[in-house]
Amino acid sequence: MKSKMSIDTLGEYLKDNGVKPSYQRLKIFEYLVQNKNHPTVDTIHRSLLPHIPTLSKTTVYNTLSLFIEKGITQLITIEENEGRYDAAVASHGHFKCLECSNVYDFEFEIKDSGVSGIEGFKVDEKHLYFKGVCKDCLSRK
Amino acid sequence: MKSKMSIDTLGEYLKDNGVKPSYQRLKIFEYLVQNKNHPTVDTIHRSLLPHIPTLSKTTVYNTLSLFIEKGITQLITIEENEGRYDAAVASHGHFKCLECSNVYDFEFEIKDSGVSGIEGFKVDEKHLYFKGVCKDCLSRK
DNA sequence: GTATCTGCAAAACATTTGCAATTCT
DNA sequence: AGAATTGCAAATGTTTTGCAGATAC
Repeated sequence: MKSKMSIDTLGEYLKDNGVKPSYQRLKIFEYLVQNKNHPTVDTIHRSLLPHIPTLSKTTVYNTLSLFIEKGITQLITIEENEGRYDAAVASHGHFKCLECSNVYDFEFEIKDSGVSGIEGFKVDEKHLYFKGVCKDCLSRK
Repeated sequence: MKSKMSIDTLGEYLKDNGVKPSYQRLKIFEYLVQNKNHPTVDTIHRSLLPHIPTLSKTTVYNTLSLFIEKGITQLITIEENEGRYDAAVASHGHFKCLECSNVYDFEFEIKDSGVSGIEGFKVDEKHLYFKGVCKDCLSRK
C-alpha cells in the first residue's frame, strides 16, 4: 500500500477487500496509509476529529476491527495497554526507540534452522519487535 | 531457574536479587517458576487465592512490578490487553497456539544479515512471538 | 423502506494510586 | 517503635456492548 494514493483509489481498494467505503472508513484508512507511525486508537481519533467533528471513538474501534477482519490492517502489540495499528501488508518487524518512542519498520528473514523448540508446529504469523536506541538518538549524543 | 526448587532455595534466590522474600512474594515466584504457561495477573491471583485467602490483586501487581524491576521476571506481550509474566532468563521466543491457546517457548537466533532497515541502531531487546497451531493440535486432526 | 453505519452512554476489564491496617524485626 | 509490606477502595484508561438515530442504496 503506497502512501501516495487518491481517495478514489483507496475507495476501490476498500471495496476490493469487502469494505464499504463510508466517509469515516475512507478517512481512517487514509490516515493509516499516510501515517506509518503505528498510531493508537486515540491518536487516530484525535487526528481526525478536526476534520470529522462528529467522529466517535466507537467508530474508530469498529472500523479498525473491520479492517483487521478483512485483512487490510494489522494490530501490533509492543507494550501492553496500547494497541497500535498498521495498514499491513508484508510481514515486517517493529523497532521501538526507548528514547524518542518512535516505532520503525524493518525487514527480516528467519531461517527454520535459527529456531528450535517448535519443530513440527504450523507457524502462521511471525511477529518481531526490537527495542533499543535509533540511529538519530545515538548520533545526538 | 529450575522448576524443581525448594521454597528455601527460592527464598535465597530472591534475596540474592534484592527482593525480601515475604510469604506472598515467595508464593508468587514459586508459581511463576512452576507454571511456565505465561500466566496473567488474574491467573496467578486465582490460583493462589485458595492457599492465601487474603491475597489481593494489588499485591500481585506490586510483586510482579518488583520482580521485573529486579530483573527476575519478564513481561511478555502477545495480545493487547493481556500482560503475561515469565520467570525469565535467557531471551527466547513465544509461540501461541491459536487452537489451544497454550504458549510455548522456543529458542532463536537472528543473524544481523537477516535484518534490514535498522542498520546502525542499537538493539537492546529482541522479542519474537509466533502464532499458529502446535504439534498436539495438528495431530489431533 | 430496509439494511447498514454511526455514535452516545453505560458496562466491562485491566492497571494504578492513595492510604490505612498489618506484619516483621 | 519504625520501616516495609499488604490490601481495600477509588481512580484511570482502554475496549466492548446495547441501542437509538442517521445515512445510504
